[in-house]
Amino acid sequence: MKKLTVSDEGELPVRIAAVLRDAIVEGRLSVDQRLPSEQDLAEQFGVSRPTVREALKRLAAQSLIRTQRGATGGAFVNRLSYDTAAAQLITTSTLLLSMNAVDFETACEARYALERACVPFAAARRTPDHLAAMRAEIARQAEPGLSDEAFCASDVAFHRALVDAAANPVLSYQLAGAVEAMQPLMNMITFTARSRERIVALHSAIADAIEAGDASAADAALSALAAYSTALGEQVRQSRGVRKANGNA
Amino acid sequence: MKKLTVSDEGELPVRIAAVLRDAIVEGRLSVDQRLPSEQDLAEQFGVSRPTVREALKRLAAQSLIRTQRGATGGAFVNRLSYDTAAAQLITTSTLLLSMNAVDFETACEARYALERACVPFAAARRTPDHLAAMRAEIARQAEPGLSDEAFCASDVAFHRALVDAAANPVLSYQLAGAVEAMQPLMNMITFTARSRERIVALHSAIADAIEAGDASAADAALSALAAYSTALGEQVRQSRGVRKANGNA
DNA sequence: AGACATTAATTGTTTGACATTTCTCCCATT
DNA sequence: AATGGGAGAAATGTCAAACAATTAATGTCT
Repeated sequence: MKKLTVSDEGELPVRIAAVLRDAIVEGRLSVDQRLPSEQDLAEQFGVSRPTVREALKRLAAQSLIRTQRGATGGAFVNRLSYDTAAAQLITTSTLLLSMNAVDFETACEARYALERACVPFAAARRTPDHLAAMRAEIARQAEPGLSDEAFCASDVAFHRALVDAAANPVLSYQLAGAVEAMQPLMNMITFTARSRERIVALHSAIADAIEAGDASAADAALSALAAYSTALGEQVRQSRGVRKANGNA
Repeated sequence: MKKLTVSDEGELPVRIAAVLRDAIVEGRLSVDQRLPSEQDLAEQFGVSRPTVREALKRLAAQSLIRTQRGATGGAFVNRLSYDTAAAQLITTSTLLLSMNAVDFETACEARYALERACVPFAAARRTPDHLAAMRAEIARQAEPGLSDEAFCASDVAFHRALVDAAANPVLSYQLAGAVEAMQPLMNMITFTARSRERIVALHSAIADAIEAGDASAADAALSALAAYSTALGEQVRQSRGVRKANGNA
């Protein structure tokens, strides 16, 4: 029984988790490979089973491993899928924006800058499926009785379809965080200043340009949408400022 | 003592962690607020203390909370900083790329597309500090005896400086993942095909254009660097393919 | 008033036990 | 002989109780 040694800083489970994570990242533990049982790990690291369990739970929280009960159960190295990685990215980004008081302008600038980076590829590679997805969301956004929540969700879906049209999974993964995390901020804008016709028109212009393979036209339309969003944000900010100035502060 | 109820799917610590995470995300628990003690949480949820501990460790693994020992200790809601969020994003992105056999071309395309999105802002807003950082890395890359590892690390630092020059923390956060996660892939290229003079020259061209505030020139230089990287990747891929064809299959 | 020991509160860690799940293998029945 | 079911084994999930380590507040002595 080899006794694994860990650095002597910090808490035990953190250090053990770091050892195992490094083993995974550096490829010494490959996908779907089974880790030793909790009992074995406890003996190898010279700690108790709950301590090992905490380390494993840390890894499980990051989707690096999964556990199965039963005779052939245990902890297995997870293949990190784009979906789970994107989901984690979205929650992290959302929290980051909400807890750091990021102003709307900064977030909006970042989002549209990243999205514009996808446009040339989308114009070149879009498939009928992507176009259909974009058109469907545009049609939905034009429905009269649509709730604000549904409109914003459809807005997100439209932009994700645009990003997916670039047919680059790494771009889609990165952009998912930027687009989804901004939904709360965008909701705030859309709920306050109604502006659906204009947005739908710009969305249509983008879809048309993408369908025509005209990257520069799509870029222009997206830039116009960015400018419009920024202006709306500014408008809301000013009205808020006025309200606050008139308020009890 | 109110008894909190959780949904009846999945394992206990996962559900408890979800309840607490929602409370944090939805703002019912604010930054630096102290959570009830493990004992209290155990009673409120009607489970044992180790079960609560596992739930807390899941949250700690995501940097949502931190724990302190001692009399006034406990679990506190963390303010998610850009740095910790970026660190998480980097590890996730690195794993995602390494475990999903993303080809170099796709990753390279995504990286340079995102980076180009930052260039106009960098050209407009760069400060002397940003320029000095970029120049320092270029000088380092031109040192004769520099190891491959150090050269690649400096390459990453240069590109991060370029991104930071855009002066948008959200962009910097997003790009950190894309740039850092690609370092292993880029290392593979640089270690194989030596090409430092060319890279240094392109870096200098980028820095010059950024200093001059010339966004289109910087964009052109960055595009040239992207094309050169892609070509190198293709070259390495072909030599690998030949070697594999000549090898033992 | 200040330095120092005490104490209380809280998390960190261990030990031991039992519950639950799931596969494997053997045996009995058809 | 083939198939079905049940016992057993192995692993994780959960609980209980205790002790160790750490930290801040408190009280006491000089």
